[in-house]
Amino acid sequence: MRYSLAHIPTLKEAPKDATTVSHVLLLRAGYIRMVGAGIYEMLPLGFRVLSKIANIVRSEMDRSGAQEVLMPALLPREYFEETGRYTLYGDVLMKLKDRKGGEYHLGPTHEEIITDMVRRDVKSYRQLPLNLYQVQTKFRDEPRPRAGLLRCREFTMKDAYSFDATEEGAFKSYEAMRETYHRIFKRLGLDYRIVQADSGAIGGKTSAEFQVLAQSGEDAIVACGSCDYAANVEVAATNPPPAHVGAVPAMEKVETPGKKTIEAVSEFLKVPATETIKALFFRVVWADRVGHALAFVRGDREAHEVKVQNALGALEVVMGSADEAFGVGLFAGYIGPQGLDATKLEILVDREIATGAGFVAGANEKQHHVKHAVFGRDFTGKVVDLRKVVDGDACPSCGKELKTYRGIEGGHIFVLGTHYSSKMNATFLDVEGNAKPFVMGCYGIGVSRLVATAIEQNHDADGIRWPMTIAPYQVIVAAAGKEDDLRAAAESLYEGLRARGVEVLLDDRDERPGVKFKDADLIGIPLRVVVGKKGLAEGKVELKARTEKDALLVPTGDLVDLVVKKIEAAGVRLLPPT
RNA sequence: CGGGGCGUAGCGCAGCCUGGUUAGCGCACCAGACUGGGGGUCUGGGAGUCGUGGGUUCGAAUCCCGCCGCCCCGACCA
Repeated sequence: MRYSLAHIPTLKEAPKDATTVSHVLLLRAGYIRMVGAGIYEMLPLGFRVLSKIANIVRSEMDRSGAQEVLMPALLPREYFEETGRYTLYGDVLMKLKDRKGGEYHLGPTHEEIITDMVRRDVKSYRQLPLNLYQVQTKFRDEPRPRAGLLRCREFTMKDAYSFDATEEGAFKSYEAMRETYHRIFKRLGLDYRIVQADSGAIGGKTSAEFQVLAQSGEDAIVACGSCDYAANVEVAATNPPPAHVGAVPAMEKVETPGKKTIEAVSEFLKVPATETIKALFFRVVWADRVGHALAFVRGDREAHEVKVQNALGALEVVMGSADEAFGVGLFAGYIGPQGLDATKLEILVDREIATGAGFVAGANEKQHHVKHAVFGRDFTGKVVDLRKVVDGDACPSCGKELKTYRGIEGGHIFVLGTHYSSKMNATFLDVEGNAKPFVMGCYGIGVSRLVATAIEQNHDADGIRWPMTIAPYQVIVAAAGKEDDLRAAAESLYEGLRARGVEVLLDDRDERPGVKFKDADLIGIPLRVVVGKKGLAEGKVELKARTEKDALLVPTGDLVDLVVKKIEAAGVRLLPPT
């Protein structure tokens, strides 16, 4: 491509609404433009990168034996009604009506549609397993779109769905996808971790997230430096605490006037926070009712709400107010685990408390606490892991230190089981002739999100630094002057590279060299070839990698071969034009 | 949905508090000249429903009310 004919509208200044690195650079370097909140158009460079990522995903999916399909984005209401998700998704669905008043929505994901596709034509276990995928535009009315392509209301997603006859088969399909995702993320040149994750309300039993490490990530994850344990903090565990051995004095009530916080109580009673119990009061929404719960963690710990929610099997948990607590007979600041009525409240006890020695806790009486409260002896409750894992906690798998990171969810794989197939009556006949629901899995990759994610990981003060595999062009060739011989040499290198199948951008604009360098760095082309006066006189041209400080002087005749070698070394196979 | 901020040329901003000729600046854009290895200089030029609707006023970008849009934090989020 000739730069003079290309549409690459770079900006010196970033629009003020952009704050995230990738958002700023995508706008400045002329890859995308905003049309509305969470709605973007892909300019030529943006579309090239998006297509490259999509094609890497496609080639690995195909290699795994999956087949590409294309489902509609415009969906009649009935499909999501079949599984109850029309209401469950609620406002996230982009809803619309046709001229006859028929109700539709734009697809946020396609489990129902694919299940319908399969139930129509797949009747026998002999037709299984099956893995179908698509690369398609999804629509979700996010409560808060943000950070450019990182969280959009319209975005490109690769969604795959596997259908198996048995649970074991489904796990095999899941494992195959995990391997495929590894290959994909490696080819994309991203630094990622595969982490255990919460499956969400409908996820099913097994799931894993492919988290790309980045400061701007919305997700907190923990990973072990010594082994391959990694998890989203929503579900991350730490080594189980050792059980306390030895006698503990009898529980005793003490007066603690006005001491409502852990800090105040531990100072007043001269007891470290590690020997106190913190009470957390929640309002809980289950599928069939609403109620309250108390969660108890050690005074110096934080509980993670998702863990509380999962332990309760709830749809939603919200911290309750002091007034609300009083309504169920609790005194905020003096709440403890003993003497509670388990019929009115769900009681969760973190395992660290269940195995610990005696603790200071609220007495469930104004202005009083108790000392030496022991689980099993003085109080009871459902023992679960509630605590939020923090930097330095022990790895549950090897015991070494865990570290916390920010991550961007680039992919998520699930074993769904028969959740959708049984609701939608999607069955096949097994060897014995019995109708059985398909055992499903689903696998997503946020293709457009990965465009931004790659930039979050690959940039410097001057602009983007694309990995070779997804760069919009592999090389940019520029003459550092407008003399005829410089231009002619640049032209001939351009043609020589194109003949080998290299994707080249020829900066043939009548601009000063500085402008060309600035733009080349900003848009992030991995290799830059500059034809300069001095060099050309010696029969040499400059070759510089975007990630390196210095340029290499190369004999003009060797340039094409060297560039081809560098591109192929980066894992790209070049196909000369036919 | 709660909190905060913003809306003036393609982009970044000033002007608004204290209303008053033709609404300004930088970048970008067009023409010309000089220049030519890290966004160069000069001259001339084009480009604006001041988000939108209403109100106050002799007069509104500026004051008042409503609405819309956008960003950030939180809530939310397969």
